[in-house]
Amino acid sequence: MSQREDAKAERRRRIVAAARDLIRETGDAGLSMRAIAARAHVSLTTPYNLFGSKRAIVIAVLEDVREFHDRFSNLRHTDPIDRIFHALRLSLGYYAEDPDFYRTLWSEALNPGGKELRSELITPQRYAFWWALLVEAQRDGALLADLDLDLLLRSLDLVFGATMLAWVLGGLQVDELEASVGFGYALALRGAANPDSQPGIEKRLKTYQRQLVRSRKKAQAA
Amino acid sequence: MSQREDAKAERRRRIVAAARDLIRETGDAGLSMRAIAARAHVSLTTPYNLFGSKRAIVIAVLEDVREFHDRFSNLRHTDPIDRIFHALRLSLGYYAEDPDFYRTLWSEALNPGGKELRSELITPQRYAFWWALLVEAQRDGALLADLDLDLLLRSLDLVFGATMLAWVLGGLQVDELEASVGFGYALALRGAANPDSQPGIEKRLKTYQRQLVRSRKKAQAA
DNA sequence: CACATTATTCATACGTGTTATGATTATAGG
DNA sequence: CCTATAATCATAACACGTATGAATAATGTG
Repeated sequence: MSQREDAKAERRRRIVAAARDLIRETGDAGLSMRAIAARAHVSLTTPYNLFGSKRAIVIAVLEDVREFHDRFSNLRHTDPIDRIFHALRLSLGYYAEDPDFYRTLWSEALNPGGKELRSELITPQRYAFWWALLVEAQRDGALLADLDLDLLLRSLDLVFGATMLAWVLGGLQVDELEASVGFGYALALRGAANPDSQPGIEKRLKTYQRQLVRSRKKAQAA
Repeated sequence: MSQREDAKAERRRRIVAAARDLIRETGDAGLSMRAIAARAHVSLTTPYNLFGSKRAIVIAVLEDVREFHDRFSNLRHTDPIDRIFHALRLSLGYYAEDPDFYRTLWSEALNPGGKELRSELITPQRYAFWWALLVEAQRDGALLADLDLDLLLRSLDLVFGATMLAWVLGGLQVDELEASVGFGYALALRGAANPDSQPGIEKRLKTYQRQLVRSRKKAQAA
């Protein structure tokens, strides 16, 4: 790699790190392009040259932390359906540990303000991981045979993204996140499942429902 | 109503109309608070007094046009499930006729930039309409008896909102909107349905799947 | 090594949503 | 009719994301 590309990669790294740290320290309040640029010791224009927009930077941060805890990919579970919900639980566990950080991240990532017109919220690796799970489930006969798994996966992603959006817009608490996404996943997966596999998913559905109803009652009391 | 409140309501009306017309004529490019205020013949500060934020104005516009075509609420169908998909079709038909208008609307409405932290994307009337449909479906035995309809409705709304977001972010074409939301609805409803009602929903699922696969192939060819 | 090219950074400016500040107007109550 | 008051007004300011052209650094070639 040339010296130029090297320096560029270094700047990129510094910018992502600066954004990550700023979110960690000050929340979304202190996350301005000027602050990011100053912290990364680059000019205000440089992040635009290297990333294109603020949203792209935030998405890079999101990918950065994701890579970190995508290790659960090699978890071994007998049932692929079980693995889906297990992965969900692990993933959202990080959110519960550091809600301010992730809420800011998603808030900026879902910001439709710009003109770029690309989501890029799902990487090829993540796609491959989930797709493999669905393929396995379908081969096991758990899912409808003639269902397009690409569309099913897209639907699950929609549920996930929508829940993040609801969280960001204030319609959801952190402790409701897992149950909310889980309920949506269970609904969709039961809808995609063959009769034999439905009871197990239905059980999860009811579990998440209990959690959500409980936290809703608690919210009404307050 | 006092004369003062009357004048206030008038200004409110003018502001919403100004925003609506500006979106219609210039898209999101010309939709600035200064332009809205000028067009409504009010000061820049007045919209903030009456609505609080730009997003609130846009949501008011969204409600305004919704009221206009909420007449399908009194459509009579035998099957409540059928009515759900029929309402969906009618609703998204308007979007297909005027995509730029609605895309701008949703783009601004989903903008999480502000600090307000309230979604307000669903009004009591809309909620009541959909809830009545679901109650009827459950009483007919179509849906699982012990399923919380509030949560199901919330899930359907998440699918809808997420699809709008995907549209806004550029991951979806206008002509894919109905099939995309429909696929998600069918998945969730089949997941919420009793065995007897599942075949009918499954048929819809496959229909939407065919549409989506077709338009995806067409997109790949280009 | 020196030079011309080109990629990258820089300082600056623009338009945005939003808020603050007094002045000004129109309404409500006596 | 007159005063108190609530609303709007014009204006300026703030911080933000982004666009632009000038300045600067690294690169490949003679």
